[in-house]
Amino acid sequence: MTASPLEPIDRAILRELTVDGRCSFTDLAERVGLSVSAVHQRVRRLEARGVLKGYAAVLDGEQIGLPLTAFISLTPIDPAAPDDYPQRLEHLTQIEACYSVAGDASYVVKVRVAGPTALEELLRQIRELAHVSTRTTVVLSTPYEDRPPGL
Amino acid sequence: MTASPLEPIDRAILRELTVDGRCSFTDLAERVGLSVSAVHQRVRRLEARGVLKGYAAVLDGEQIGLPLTAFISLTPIDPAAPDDYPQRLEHLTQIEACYSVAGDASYVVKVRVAGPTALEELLRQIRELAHVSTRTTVVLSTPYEDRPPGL
DNA sequence: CTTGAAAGGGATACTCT
DNA sequence: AGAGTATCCCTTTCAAG
Repeated sequence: MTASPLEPIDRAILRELTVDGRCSFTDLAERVGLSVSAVHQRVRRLEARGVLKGYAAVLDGEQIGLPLTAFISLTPIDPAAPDDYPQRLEHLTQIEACYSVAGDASYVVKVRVAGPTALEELLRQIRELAHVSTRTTVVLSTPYEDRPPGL
Repeated sequence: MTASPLEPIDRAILRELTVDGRCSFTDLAERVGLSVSAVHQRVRRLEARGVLKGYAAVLDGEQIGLPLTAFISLTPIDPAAPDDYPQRLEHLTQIEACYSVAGDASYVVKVRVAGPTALEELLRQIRELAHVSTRTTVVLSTPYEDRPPGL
């Protein structure tokens, strides 16, 4: 299901937009060496194809009052239970991402909370909502994150 | 070091920009119920304070030819070695994020590669560059990711 | 913080190559 | 496809309330 490989110019466009998502079409055109219209066309096509899924502001977790990040591995208590954990947990806004994984656990979720107390409460909610046991890895610091994929 | 708590309007602005990072100031002003100038001022202030660290395009990993995502836990082989793993691995573009963690491992990195062969080669590089043993958790699917923090 | 205005630049559509 | 052009809208700054 991996779609047609990307052209070099499209890759250049995506690289620029990953670094600066608010870059103007004029600047973008200059950086990739195309006219404004051509870049405009290509960006719209990339958006339509779903390669470019959107644009997001990058926030500083510490400065928005959510300084504690953690990864929580979820292991089902009842192996026969239906596999609907993502939906069961979706409404918990502290959960930033949910991954289905191969390994000891079934899922790994990335969470962001205000502190240890909030983490404890969140763990209680997750266990109750999803009937899972949890293993939590607390993040001490983040040397880097959200780097542009190797385009 | 958690800075002054955010005002409701600032939180609203950040919420909108997390969902649509290319939203125009005109639209933003409408959505948060402020004048364009006022929104402009607030966004610049949030950027200056470092709350708003930037804007990034959100790409579809599968469609850019990097369908395999994994988390790799790094455990030092020599406990006395200097703690400079992030720098040693920084140039590996397959590494999207690096977290210093509390737990069995010292670091967890999130990687994105073209397939199993590329993952094997990357693991070899990581072990050699950082003198660590690795434990890899392959991501099978991603129900959701990059959700707006609970603002 | 709001309004209003004004200059400059960007976005978008259209046409031509 | 890419380039050029014209129009309209947005961004950005300013002054004043």
